[in-house]
Amino acid sequence: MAKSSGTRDRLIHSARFLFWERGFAGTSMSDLLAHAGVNSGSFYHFFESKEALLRAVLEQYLEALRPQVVDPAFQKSNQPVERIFAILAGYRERILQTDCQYGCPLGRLALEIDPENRPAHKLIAENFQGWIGAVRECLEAIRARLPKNYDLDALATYVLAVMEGGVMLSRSYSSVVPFDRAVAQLREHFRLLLTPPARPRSRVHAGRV
Amino acid sequence: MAKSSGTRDRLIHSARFLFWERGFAGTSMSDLLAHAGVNSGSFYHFFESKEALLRAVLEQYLEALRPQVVDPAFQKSNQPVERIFAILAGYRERILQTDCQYGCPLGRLALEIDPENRPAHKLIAENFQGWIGAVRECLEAIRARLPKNYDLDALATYVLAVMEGGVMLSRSYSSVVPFDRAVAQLREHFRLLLTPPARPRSRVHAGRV
DNA sequence: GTTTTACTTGAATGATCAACCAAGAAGGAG
DNA sequence: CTCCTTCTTGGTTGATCATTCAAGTAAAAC
Repeated sequence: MAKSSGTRDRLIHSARFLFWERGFAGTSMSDLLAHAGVNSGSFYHFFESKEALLRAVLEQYLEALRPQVVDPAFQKSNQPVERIFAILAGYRERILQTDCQYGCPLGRLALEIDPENRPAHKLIAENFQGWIGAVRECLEAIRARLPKNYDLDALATYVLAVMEGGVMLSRSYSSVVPFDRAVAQLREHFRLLLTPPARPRSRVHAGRV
Repeated sequence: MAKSSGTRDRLIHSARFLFWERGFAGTSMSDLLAHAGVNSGSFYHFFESKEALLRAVLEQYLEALRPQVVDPAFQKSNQPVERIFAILAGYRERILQTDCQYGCPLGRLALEIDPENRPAHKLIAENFQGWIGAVRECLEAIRARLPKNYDLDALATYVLAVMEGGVMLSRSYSSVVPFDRAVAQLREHFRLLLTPPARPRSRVHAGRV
């Protein structure tokens, strides 16, 4: 029903791109309508306001998180730690593809959108939570190599913070170096934190306490 | 000369606050003029445009970095590592003071300002570099406890990325928890990375390699 | 004491903004 | 065929945007 509207989909698709490139306030309705090839009247048939569109876009980001961000990364490796860093490598790709200018669309919106706009921030937080959840899955698979009762959510949140911070710095430095440095340090963190992988059949490196 | 203009100072002071609270595009000239109690004609006597004001504000942020961010934190402790975390504690304060809504003014501008605006991004990067430099100073003081030839700039950049990412997450979660988690993990990172402090006169814990 | 420079005043400008609306096209339901 | 719902068209609205300008004040410079 609401699904098969080509116009509505085109609007969301255009907004997804433009909000990422120029931000929410930086994207004017006329920019958006021109990009989507839609008249303003049609827009207001599907959305009650620009803010309603933002919510729809954030919902769409959430739907796209697994198929477009997590799954491709997970396909690159079966090893949990490598999967985490494959997600980060995906962001590195995007930094390079856009001349270090753009990064995570959520990070941008998280800082731009008025905190009074609770529905939008709730959706942004849900997106972040989805991301954290994916990383957490990887961490659960290596729980045995982590200190006992280690807070997996805290570590996954940390990974997200490092990624977002790295993306931000790379944007103003116009260089992928800060992102790479942040990721390299995160590698180091995992190296220090994890006991060596348990070899099947061997208990040689029993692990520190 | 250019210094003693009360009007100019008031404009920069207001802009510093408003850009932090509402962002650059989100701050209208009329907002700004009303907040500073200045007429538009006076504004354009001192600044050729809103963008020129942004540059002046970014220069002012840079001037304020040491006296307002770094020095107060350094006064809280003489221990290098504690000094780094005192800087982070300062950001935590600000998160709490603003109901988790606002954080680092630079982070916000870094993601908002059009990448084509090179002068602005150059100034933002200089601000970040100043911040990294302050952290680097602390790291130099504990160089002996770090692995040999460790890249201090990379580690300092990492600290900044963790801070910015933590601030961002706390904003959308409306909770200081993500920031605290990020900082706690960073603590863990330092704990794992550093050999125990050299006790004067004692070489007991010689340190791992 | 007159000229000059530095700054202020606030209305006006035209562009652009999000949003609205009356009119109509398209197509399925009855 | 007629009705009704769904969607499109594109011109229009009034608010707000950054910026400009001519006129004026005040104090330093000469």
